Amino acid sequence: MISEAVQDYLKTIYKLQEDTGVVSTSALAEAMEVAAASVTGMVKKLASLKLVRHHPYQGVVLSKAGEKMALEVIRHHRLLELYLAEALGYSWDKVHEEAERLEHVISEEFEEKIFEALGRPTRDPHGDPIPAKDGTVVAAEHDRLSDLEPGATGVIRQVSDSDAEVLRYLGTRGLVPNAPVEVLEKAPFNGPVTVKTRETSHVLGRDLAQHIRVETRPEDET
Amino acid sequence: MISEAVQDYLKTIYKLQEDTGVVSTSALAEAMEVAAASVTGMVKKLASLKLVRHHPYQGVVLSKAGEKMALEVIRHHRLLELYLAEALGYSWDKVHEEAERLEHVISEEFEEKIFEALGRPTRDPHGDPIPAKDGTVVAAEHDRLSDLEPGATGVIRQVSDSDAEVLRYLGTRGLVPNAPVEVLEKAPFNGPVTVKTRETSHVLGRDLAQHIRVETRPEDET
DNA sequence: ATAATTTTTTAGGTGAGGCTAAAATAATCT
DNA sequence: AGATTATTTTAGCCTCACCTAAAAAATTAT
Ligand SMILES: [Mn+2]
Ligand SMILES: [Mn+2]
Ligand SMILES: [Mn+2]
Ligand SMILES: [Mn+2]
Repeated sequence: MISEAVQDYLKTIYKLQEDTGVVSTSALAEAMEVAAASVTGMVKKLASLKLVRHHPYQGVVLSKAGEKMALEVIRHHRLLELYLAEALGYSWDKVHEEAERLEHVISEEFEEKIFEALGRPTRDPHGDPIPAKDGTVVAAEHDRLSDLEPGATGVIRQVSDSDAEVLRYLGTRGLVPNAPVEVLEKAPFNGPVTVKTRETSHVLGRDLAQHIRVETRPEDET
Repeated sequence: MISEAVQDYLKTIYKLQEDTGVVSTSALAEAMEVAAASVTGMVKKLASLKLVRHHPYQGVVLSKAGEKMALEVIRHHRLLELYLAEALGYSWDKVHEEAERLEHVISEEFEEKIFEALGRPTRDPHGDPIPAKDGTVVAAEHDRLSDLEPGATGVIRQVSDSDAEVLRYLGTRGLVPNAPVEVLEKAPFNGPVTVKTRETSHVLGRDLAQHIRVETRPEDET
């Protein structure tokens, strides 16, 4: 069986790969909160298991098999997040931490049961796509709110789930997936972005606005 | 933090202690499916953590703190079993295995949420009592069906959850907690027990009948 | 009461997944 | 280009939870 450590490495490599293509030892070490030397050791193991390709000093890339396993874990994680929110009434800033532990221990039957109970969903509470069983993922990369210009309108599609504080803040302000937004102002020198949602308007620091992804030409709106 | 291994040892010691009082190294080794030497090692660790008292060559007994932790894990396990059965439609022969892994990773919040969702239950699907948060457990030891004499009537209260095969067999026959039973015959020389439930009667081997616990003077019946 | 047997502990090892410190390699600056 | 700095790998250790084989203690049989 594949250990939890291996699962976490694969998941993390997958996510880093989305941004940067090839993943460096130091990036992986930082994301895993582990010493760089430990990463080198694990990367060798992953390579010997044919889960990654490793070119020493150059970084690491998931193999087909590694990507499949990564997606499997991510599927568990996101289904769990949604289940915790929908079925157990978790607030959206707490689901991540709980899912982080559960994702490694649920059976395929459990996965299947919650998938059906949720009506075969495709998005987690933060708007991230839930990989399908066959390894398909909807790509759909949207613009960061921080990159939009005044006048732009659209619908929030994703909110980064990495920081619980941020989620709590945005949640109370209604800045959640499927909320419509309009950019009113964007102050220069990395200044705040002013956005209007249904009724109220909000002034968000540029860092915060980076966490929000907006679909500017909404095809459908919920 | 307390490791999963420690949690499993405490849980197992608790269960063995229910039958035998003090728990021997070999009994623990067999239950944990581990070499006796490994048990000695872990027992020393548990003793140093003040979770058990160990008199070398004499066996081991849970301390107050150890018992509290054991009950905590058992509470998780039984709440999970019930939740899997009630909320996710698991069959009662599969809940044990899944709960065995989940019990170690759920948070107190998760525990609380499923406890409330289930209506603050006191019994798991096999009829075993769910320890309360404060460490209270309903004792209620009932007679084994194999020990009853012909003519005895009562209500099934517990079915041993150790063997999935047994559970499947009993389940299809309606021999589940809260089913009324009457002992019709008991063949000598460890022969089978014939029991009548609502309509049908069943002939059960003595070994099988041992797995079923019956309350002979039912106070209330569901 | 001794001897034989069983149970438990000790001694020494293994593999996973971490760590720090030092060496090797790559990238950047002057 | 050569020196400096940053990144990555190697070397050597550690802890946890397991293992087998041997020694020690307790129990049971003669
Ligand atoms: Mn799965
Ligand atoms: Mn998420
Ligand atoms: Mn608990
Ligand atoms: Mn049970």
